[in-house]
Amino acid sequence: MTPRKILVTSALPYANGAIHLGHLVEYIQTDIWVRFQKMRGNECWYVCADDTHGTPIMLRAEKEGITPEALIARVHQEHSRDFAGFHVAFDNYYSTHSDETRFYSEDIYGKLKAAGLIEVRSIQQYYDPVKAMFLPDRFIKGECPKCGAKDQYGDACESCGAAYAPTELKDPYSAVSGAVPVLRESDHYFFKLSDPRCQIFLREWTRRGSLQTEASNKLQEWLGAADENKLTDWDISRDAPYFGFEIPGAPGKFFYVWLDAPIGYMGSFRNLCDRKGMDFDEYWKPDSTTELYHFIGKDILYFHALFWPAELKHAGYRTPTNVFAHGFLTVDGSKMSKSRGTFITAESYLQQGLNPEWLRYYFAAKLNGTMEDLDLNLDDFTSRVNSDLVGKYINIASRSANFIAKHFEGKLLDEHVEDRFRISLPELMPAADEIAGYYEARDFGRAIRRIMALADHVNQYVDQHQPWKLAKHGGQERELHVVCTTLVNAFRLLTLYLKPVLPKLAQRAEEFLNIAPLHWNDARHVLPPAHLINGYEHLMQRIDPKQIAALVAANQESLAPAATPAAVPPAPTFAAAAEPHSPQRHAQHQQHTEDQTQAQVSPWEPFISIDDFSKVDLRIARIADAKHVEGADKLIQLTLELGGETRNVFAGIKSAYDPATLIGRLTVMVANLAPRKMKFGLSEGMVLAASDTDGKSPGLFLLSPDSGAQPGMRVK
RNA sequence: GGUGAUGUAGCUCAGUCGGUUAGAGCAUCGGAUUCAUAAUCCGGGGGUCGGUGGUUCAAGUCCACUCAUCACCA
Repeated sequence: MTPRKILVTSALPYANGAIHLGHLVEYIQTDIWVRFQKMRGNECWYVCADDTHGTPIMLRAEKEGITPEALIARVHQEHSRDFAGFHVAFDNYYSTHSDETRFYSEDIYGKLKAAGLIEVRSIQQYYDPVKAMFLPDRFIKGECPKCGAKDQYGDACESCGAAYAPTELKDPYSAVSGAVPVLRESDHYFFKLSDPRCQIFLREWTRRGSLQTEASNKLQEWLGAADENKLTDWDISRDAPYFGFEIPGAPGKFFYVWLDAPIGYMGSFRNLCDRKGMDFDEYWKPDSTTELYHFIGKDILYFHALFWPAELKHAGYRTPTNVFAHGFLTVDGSKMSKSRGTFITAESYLQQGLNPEWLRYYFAAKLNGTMEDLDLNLDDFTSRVNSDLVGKYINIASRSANFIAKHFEGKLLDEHVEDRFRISLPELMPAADEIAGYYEARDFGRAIRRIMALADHVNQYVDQHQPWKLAKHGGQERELHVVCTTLVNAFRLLTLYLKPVLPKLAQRAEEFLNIAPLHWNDARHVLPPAHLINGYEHLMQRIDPKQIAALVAANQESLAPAATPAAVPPAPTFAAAAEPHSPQRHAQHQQHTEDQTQAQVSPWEPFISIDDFSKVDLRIARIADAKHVEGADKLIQLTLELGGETRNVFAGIKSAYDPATLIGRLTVMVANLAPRKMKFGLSEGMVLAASDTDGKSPGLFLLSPDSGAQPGMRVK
């Protein structure tokens, strides 16, 4: 079989933030697939780059007092470090801010223009008169036109979920300068996706049958029925000031970051070709017989499966063979959360001393090639790694190596053992093709399950043959040698099957086994007679649950700001607005987090134990008397009867209740709140009432028990 | 709101074309074992397959409705 020629990409991380565990799902998934292809003997190239352009980078650099170039150089170094730390082995990790990417951006733009697929239109847009720049939607804030929530972004309300145009916001202000934005006209350049040529092409391209079915469904939704034209033209230009590539023949106009981001795949590959003397065109010409795959998050499917193939097609390049979309990462069933400490950066994971291959294994065990979200369950993570990797797989080496060393001076049996091996462990060698099929289909979870079932068989074999007994009684040396040789061969095969997932562990295992780097075809044979292995050193530590706790603690954003009195008026602070959501979604934003908005902590109080809760003595109380308090704006004085005992309580409920209506009704009070001396007298407790702490919906609502409750009863 | 998905054991997940008594790993319980960094082996318990209704000789699987969760709506 002639080797396939394959070019693979992962989405470009935005050069504006740290790599976190959500990003790593994609890079680890891609890396496993690429390593598998290379082990198979295919020519496979894996390229990626930092996505470096756009307003957020420009503003962030400005805020830090450095040039955008300096910012992206620093982030490039950080990202490279993080990827290397997780053994993500790019053949080239480049930057979109490069001559190559500029060349192909201009080239594609020029060809689309020549094909009549670029149109200039004047559009109205908010302009910041202080900062002298047009504002992306996400840099305009104001009051939601639907629900009236304050400080919402220009495209959607986080409070009620409404989507709208920035011009619909009430009392808009610039998140950059705070100024009131004004509407201005400007010429923008559009890629005519609505052109029939794009329609026809995309309908055909999205129905080739190779796309994931969920992705294909989604795309049909976007394309609409055959007789409707749902695709609209795409605005690919932005006005100066902008950090990016200026559009040829259009001074002051720049390519929108999303135009040059996927072109960065080509730029990075071009850079690789020039360094290695490879033929770029072989991979990118329209009739190329090579394969091209993009691994992406499901949120950017639109860009990669519609805009991108349409651009390539009409600029005279090949289109992707396939686009592989994956889901998002959740941690313990929820979106990653800074307040819960589950927004975990790659850097902190490594700094806490956790083994990157633990995570690679866990992700592999749960990836299945669909767009479903993947949950990192921290308890499951610990037990899965410990029992599968250490207990089942590593243990096989550990429980056989000592015998080989002690009894046979590190030498395997001096005979051909393949036939015997196939009889003893009949599934181990033939499983290679099946497992390869799962890897190829990106169904890594299935591959892992199969491999672990094989490891179970090997452990059963050990128990059946009990080498420790053979070692004890003299005269059974040969049988011991056979058993241990079988085990070492089994360990070698399991290592081979796991190698795409665990490259560093496999490398150490290869050193232990004293063999050349394993390729997939090596599964067709066993080790030669009398092969000499090295002494065994433990290959992987177990996860200590304390390490997980420390990792979460290290990523837990301090809750201290929550203690700041709410009395500070929530006036717009523009420092806070300097880092809003990025205005476009590329890999940098493939993961929505629950609480990524600045300084916003979880709306819930931290967990307490049942013991903590039982300290609160809640009782049913009858309001025996209620009267206005002379000189108090908010208070009502209540006399509460608790079955035998009465309490005097001042409650801040005057705005909602007339004292006369309260007399006689039952409510719930905190009976063991320390008495507090107030201006009007001693308050000996507190009644419970519901209200919207955000003040969005008015009202105050006293609690009442169901009928039958008696004063003095405990509430718990 | 529209669209696409998801929901199976305490946890994480398989379950192919509708077909035997719904499976695995982890956890748990009982037993065995001691070579292995407490790892391993054998066995047990544990399920209203989110809910309701339908089609069928037969439904986790197909259909309708419904609830919950997630994503997308450029």
